[in-house]
Amino acid sequence: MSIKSYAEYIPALKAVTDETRLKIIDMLSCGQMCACDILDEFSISQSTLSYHMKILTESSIINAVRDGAWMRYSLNMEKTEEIISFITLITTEKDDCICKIKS
Amino acid sequence: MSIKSYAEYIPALKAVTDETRLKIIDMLSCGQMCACDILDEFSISQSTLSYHMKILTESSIINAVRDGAWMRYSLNMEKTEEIISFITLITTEKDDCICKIKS
DNA sequence: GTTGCATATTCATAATTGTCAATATGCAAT
DNA sequence: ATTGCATATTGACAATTATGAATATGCAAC
Repeated sequence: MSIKSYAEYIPALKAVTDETRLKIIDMLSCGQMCACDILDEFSISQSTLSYHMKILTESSIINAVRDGAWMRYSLNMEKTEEIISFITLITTEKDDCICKIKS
Repeated sequence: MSIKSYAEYIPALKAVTDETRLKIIDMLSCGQMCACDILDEFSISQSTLSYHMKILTESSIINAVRDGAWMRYSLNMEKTEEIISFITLITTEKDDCICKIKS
């Protein structure tokens, strides 16, 4: 398998380059949480948290479902596994490796 | 095992949020290359490549050794494995998970 | 020591990112 | 329909990032 496109992984990779978002991902690794409970763990403003949740949901790393007034956030394991597979792939020697293809 | 610090992984994670750098990592997955050979694969300026190589080496994702006038770049597998382990860890349920610890 | 090539650094600039205050929207209970 | 709480959006701003041109440095051959 070769890489079709590096670009498609950029949003998800960018999503994990912020300390707050990494902690949020870690917090969601055991199950779902609502925004207000996540906010309790940080000393950031509500709008800042909302911004981070948007980055995480738009990159499909976390799922968001509305439950009345609350939002319930959970990890999208398929996506996180996809990121891990991608990093594993590009850092591993491959039969059809990009470095073996004459350009 | 719990996370000591999310921050220490940020530089390496930021290093993989650029299409050019992802391709460079992929190119190095089969072995070492010098900057000029890497540059041949892109249509970017030499200074821009040098900037990207600096991001990659300073985050320890790639190793750089001088060989006469050339620089020989290679993947630091320990570091890439560390990144993969970290992402795996934060996205996996743990006994001492951050979400189970009352703050 | 000068020339030529490989790579790094500096500088300026445009684009992107993270943050908060203020405001808006969505929903449920009354 | 109003009030209250949960969350999202907007606007402004500071900080960071990616880029190339120009310049500097390192190294080897002559």
